[in-house]
Amino acid sequence: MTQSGRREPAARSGEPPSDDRERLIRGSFIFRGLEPELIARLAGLSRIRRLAKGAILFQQGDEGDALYGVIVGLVRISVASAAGREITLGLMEPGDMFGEIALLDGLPRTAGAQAAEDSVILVIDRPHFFELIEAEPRLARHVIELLCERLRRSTDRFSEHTLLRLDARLARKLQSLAAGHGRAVRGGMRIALKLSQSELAQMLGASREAVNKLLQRWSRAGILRHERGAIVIAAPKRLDEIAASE
Amino acid sequence: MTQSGRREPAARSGEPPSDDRERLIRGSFIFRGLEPELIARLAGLSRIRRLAKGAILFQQGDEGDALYGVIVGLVRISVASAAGREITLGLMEPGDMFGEIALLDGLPRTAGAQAAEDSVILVIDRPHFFELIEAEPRLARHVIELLCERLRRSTDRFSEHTLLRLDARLARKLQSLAAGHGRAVRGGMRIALKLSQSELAQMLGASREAVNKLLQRWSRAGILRHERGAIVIAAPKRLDEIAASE
DNA sequence: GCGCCGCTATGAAGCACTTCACAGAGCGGC
DNA sequence: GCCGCTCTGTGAAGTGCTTCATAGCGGCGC
Repeated sequence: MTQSGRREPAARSGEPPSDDRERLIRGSFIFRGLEPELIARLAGLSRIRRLAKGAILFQQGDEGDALYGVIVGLVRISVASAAGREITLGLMEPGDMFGEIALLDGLPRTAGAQAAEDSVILVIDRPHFFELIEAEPRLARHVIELLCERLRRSTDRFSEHTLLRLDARLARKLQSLAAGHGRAVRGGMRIALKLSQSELAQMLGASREAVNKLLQRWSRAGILRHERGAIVIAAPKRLDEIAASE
Repeated sequence: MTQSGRREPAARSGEPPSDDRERLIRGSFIFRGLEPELIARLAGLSRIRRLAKGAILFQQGDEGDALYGVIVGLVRISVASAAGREITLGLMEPGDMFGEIALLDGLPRTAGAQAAEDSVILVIDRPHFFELIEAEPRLARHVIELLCERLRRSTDRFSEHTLLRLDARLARKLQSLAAGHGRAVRGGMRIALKLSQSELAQMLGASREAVNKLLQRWSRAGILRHERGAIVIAAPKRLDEIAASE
């Protein structure tokens, strides 16, 4: 995930970066541990798509005819209401696979996917995937595990969202960001925020203003410190309390 | 589902109703279409549990070591906050299987299960289930489909809950109740409500009072009519409008 | 029939958030 | 360096719901 060559574009011109493909497939949860020759075969069957920031990969309601993986970049998974209100369900980073539900059950996509940065995406088309799943029973087991994990996340998100107030949800989000992307510095845990406040708000299903006011209040209370493009959690204990409150 | 002998207790005394077990297993989504001898074997490996109304089958956080199915009765799946606020995720009826997530991934249960009526429950213990899944690759496919369906429902529920106001959610709930348990009568679609208003509210993640006030308002507006233990949808079109509103 | 209990009905007050409106801050382009 | 972005900060008003309080209704036990 924090690979060396992450910063530069995956391939200078049009040639397919087939080692990238293999590396992604080999490292991705769903295909991990499969025989090398199967991986190579899959890599051969897969396609590459490049998306400029903001480009839409698929939309809610589309037909789900492929499985995707992020090689480079960031993809936002989100649902939207008829009136355009949108909430983001997750951000997919290099190494993550997504789009499995509609792929597996053949029904319309439950969410949309959009490039949050310029991205390089691996595409495995439906027939190829099923071909493989027939050939490799162990894969089914992996798929089941992936789905369980997704289902767990989904249920957790739902109960958090319906049972907790915004302050607790935001506190938890900061904690999980710290766990995933944080670095211990003196005076606390530093989170390099790639996220704007409005993106954060969208992940929490709240308005930008509400998130801003909480962050500001916590700053004044000494729980957080703002740095350029980053937030430092200065008093994790107090954040714990907020996260645990109703 | 509307089986003949549904009203009387599944078995007079202690003898295991093994035909009931086989029927449930054969008819349940997850095991449908499997060879009869496999079904019989599974039925032999399964256990029966009887639960009085209100009895708890498992709680959020418990170890998930079994898969369950409802033979007779009704089981409520719900999540609760630390402060005791509770919201119900689903009601399991005869023929439904549940408890698969924790069974499959071995992590703590994401939700709790409680008998909403006196119930007879089929229990398939973890080792037996995995034994079977090894022996019958087709079963894995069914499990994948079941998980996809659950994941879809879960995502849908989440977006409904975060994007829609209570009136739209209630309207949709009434529509889906009508679709599942409704009967066309003159003057509209009649739903025989086994649910009290507070149970309804719990399914929508709202307060009893708020649900009551909406139902009342819609009654006055001629959209609904209240009958004893039932609700009649008199103006489905207007309910559609509410369901589609933000 | 009386009393009790759970369900329904409804108003009043409060609260957590949203929406709107606006101001400043930082930054990249030319 | 100034213009035009997008992002941040903040107050005021509004709203959709919750919580609390109170009352009536209906059925069931004895």
